[in-house]
Amino acid sequence: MEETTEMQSEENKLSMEKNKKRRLKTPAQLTALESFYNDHKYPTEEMKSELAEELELTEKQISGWFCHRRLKDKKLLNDEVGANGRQDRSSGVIQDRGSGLVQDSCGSTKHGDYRYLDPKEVESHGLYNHEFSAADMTYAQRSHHYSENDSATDNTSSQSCSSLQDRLLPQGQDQYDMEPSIHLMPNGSLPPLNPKGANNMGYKPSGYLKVKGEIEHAAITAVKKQLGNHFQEDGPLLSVEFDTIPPGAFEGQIADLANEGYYAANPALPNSPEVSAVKKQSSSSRYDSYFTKLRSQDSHMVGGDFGSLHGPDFQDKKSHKQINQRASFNSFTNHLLHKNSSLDLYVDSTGEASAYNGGKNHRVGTKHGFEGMRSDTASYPSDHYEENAVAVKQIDSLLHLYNNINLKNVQKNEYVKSKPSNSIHKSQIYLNAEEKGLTKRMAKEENFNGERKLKKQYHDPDGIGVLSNEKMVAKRAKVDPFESYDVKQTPVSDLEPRKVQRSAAEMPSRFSEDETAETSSSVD
DNA sequence: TTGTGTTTTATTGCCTCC
DNA sequence: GGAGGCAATAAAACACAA
Repeated sequence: MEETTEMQSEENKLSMEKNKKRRLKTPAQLTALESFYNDHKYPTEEMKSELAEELELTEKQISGWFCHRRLKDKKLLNDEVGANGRQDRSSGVIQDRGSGLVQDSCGSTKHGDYRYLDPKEVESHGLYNHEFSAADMTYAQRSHHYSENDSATDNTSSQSCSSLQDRLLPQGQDQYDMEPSIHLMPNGSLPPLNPKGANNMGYKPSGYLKVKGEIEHAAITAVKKQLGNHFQEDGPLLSVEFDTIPPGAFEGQIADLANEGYYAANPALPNSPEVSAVKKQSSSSRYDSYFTKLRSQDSHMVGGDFGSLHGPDFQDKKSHKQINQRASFNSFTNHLLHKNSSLDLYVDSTGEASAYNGGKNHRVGTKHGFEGMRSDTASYPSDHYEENAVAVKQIDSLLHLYNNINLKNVQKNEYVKSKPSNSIHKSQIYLNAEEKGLTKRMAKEENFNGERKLKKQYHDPDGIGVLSNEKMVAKRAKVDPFESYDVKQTPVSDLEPRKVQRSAAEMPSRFSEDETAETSSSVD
């Protein structure tokens, strides 16, 4: 069976080279590529080779894909920057995006345009030590924007607010670290910009980060003005009314759900119970589970030899962290594979990490769990599928609440107890990348499998742009090409049915879209 | 069903860096 | 000079409205 598939894929490859006609990547291939792209926009030759082998593509195709993917990013970025640049000029307030703070990921910036984020500075300030690569930060930033667009059911005005917050977050910091500075002080003034999180992370923003922080003042002020009386500091966001929740209604569940969400989203969390449980046992590649997952996702991949990445060389290069990540990923995926509802996920997670979880990453966690769940339930009967959707929405709501309640407490502990992991960021990153990366075609194929019609909404990447020196990232990767290989949750499309796809050009910046009419007057 | 627009893939040429 | 990357371009695949 596998032999047959392998032969077919070989034939496929050959015919592909013979036949100049372009062939679409399979969903699994795209998924893998997207996920890989999230981690490595500039994969090394070795990585490409491995990818090519695993995805049954040629290295040329891999290279080409990455190249085009970068171009795509850049194009989308430029579109947005253009749109926002106009808006920014009109508002005269938010200038960070078109003022040079935002750079693309490709050629135009590779010759010294990264003026606002000196890699050396980043490194010297411990970002690398905290396992945030410049690329990670970039994508994390951008990914906020992806997710911002993904929910058409959400109220747009609140998104407008949050998206702006997201965009203005200093690089390398979680939005929840910045929450104190995002929230207005009781007197309506802006709180100090230096959040606890930054202190706890052991570095202070400087250079680009510093600039971003300064910009944030004006930006938030502007937003506040623009929002006017729609903004309720501690209440429902922006004209959205929520039913009040009975006191203590979800007291028990909330914590669990928060944990669950977090661990679902951050399988690599050092404090994760799953990690500690399996910490020592894994010695195989994180790719193992990753591609294994893919294998089940796409019949094209069934015959793939994913074990080829498990060679000694590869293994030798793995860090303990990676092993942990992989192990927890296995746990995560295994967990998912046996659950029909995310409500079952990690409900037994307790302890310090739960605090970390609940406050810091719950949203991401929830969404990530969402994604992961969908990944595994895509082929389930649709009733399960919808059950999951409802369940996850409930979780998300609960986690929202939980976060609001516990944010401050969490922030006191999170970085002290658990060093922020790259994978935490990547969880965010990946989530949105898969939203972005999955095409309608992929959704279609998923629909076929899941007997459910889904439409994908193309998520416009944020114009936040690449602030990192990609070449540096790539070179760093070259030194240890597999060092940052990261197991991802199997990329999947969104659980909720998507709206009609919109092109990047059609995707306006929330900020520009919402405030176009009022901005000038409010600022004036 | 068809036409149109968008997205994705492939190719080529040029540029920069080592 | 070679390798890697970007930009431009073409064309296939796809989505969607009429």
